[in-house]
Amino acid sequence: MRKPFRVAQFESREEAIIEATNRLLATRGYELMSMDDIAAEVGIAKGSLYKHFESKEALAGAVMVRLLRRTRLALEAQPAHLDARAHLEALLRWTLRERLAGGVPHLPSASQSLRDSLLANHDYMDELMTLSESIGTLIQKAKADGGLRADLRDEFVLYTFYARSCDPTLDFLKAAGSMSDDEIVDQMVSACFRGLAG
Amino acid sequence: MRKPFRVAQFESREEAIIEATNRLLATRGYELMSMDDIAAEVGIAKGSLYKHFESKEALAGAVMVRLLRRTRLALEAQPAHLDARAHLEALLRWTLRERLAGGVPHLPSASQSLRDSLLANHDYMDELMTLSESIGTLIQKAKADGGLRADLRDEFVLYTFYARSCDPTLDFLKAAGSMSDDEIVDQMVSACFRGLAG
DNA sequence: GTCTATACTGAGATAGAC
DNA sequence: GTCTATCTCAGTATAGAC
Repeated sequence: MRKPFRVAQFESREEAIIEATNRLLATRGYELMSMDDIAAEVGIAKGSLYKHFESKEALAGAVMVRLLRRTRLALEAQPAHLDARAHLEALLRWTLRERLAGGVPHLPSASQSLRDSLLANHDYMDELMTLSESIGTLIQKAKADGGLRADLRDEFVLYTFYARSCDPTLDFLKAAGSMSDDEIVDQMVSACFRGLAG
Repeated sequence: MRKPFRVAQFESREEAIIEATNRLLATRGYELMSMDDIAAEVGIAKGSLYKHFESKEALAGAVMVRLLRRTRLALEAQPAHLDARAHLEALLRWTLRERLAGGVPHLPSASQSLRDSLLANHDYMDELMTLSESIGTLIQKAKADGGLRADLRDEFVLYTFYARSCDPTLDFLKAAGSMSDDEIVDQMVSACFRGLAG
């Protein structure tokens, strides 16, 4: 049975809200994005936002959940024949390309209250755990077959991986404008895995 | 001729304000630090802050100038016999240790208005240029003598270096608590120069 | 110059009509 | 459910007494 028209419309509006918030988070970041901005971007009244999401933090959480889900799907869609290290490299490439394309929300450290609300957000934490476990497994495999250095702690590698995904170097280079997108991605991935040393 | 007592007192209060702001920036970050917080930390009235600094942004700028100056002095104080690459490594170590000690302000991307005000702040830009030139020279030297990869662009290396100085990986690992400070610094420096790959 | 008190603004959230 | 209008509150900045 098809969804009633009314319900479908409600859901599509909700999707539009998330999409608009995603755009604003990607350009301005959390603090500089106001609920007024979102409402204007979607083309609805500010008060209506609160019928869909109970707070600005909840809205940002929904956007982050979507990002984590897309990341997980991107990982699952990778060719099965790759070895663990190649999976990690490809995932990092995917993330950096997404950022260069401009679609990734930008919550580097953001506010404390936002972090707290994310920690309390079950959907978010579930997605984060799932993704972290997948990546953690890849890290262990890659270490076992010599693709990654065994002397680095697993958690160090995991956090480093996340940090490279939101590395401001990409934004600086993009803003400077003297390197092509491909070159930026290549150098960042290369520097991450092979280092800066000669 | 000695400074008049009154002037000395004024300057020491100003130093106290900068010091307090530094602490607050290091713990809460720019957005979450209010002028009320600063006044309370120093133990003076909020209005009095504006006799010393014309705005919150100017105050943050003064703190950043002090940080850049200290960084430059740390670089200049390094033993002269080091080669270029060792200088870079030592500087990164110094920065990470400072952050672990808790004294470094934390303006990852911060607000747009703050960035604009920093760009318009001559003292800040001067210090930043001076430091960037010193580091740039080291990068070129290190490339020339084989200490750094020659296939990476100078600007890429410079930005990467700055990015590693405020890498959130350090905060994650510190918060997780499972690695000692020394181990955190060692792995971060090692990963920066030698990479993650096995 | 420092204090207390306050004006002004922006932004998150809510109320009530339709 | 959506709209308009409004509340509330925090935070920057300023005024005026001392």
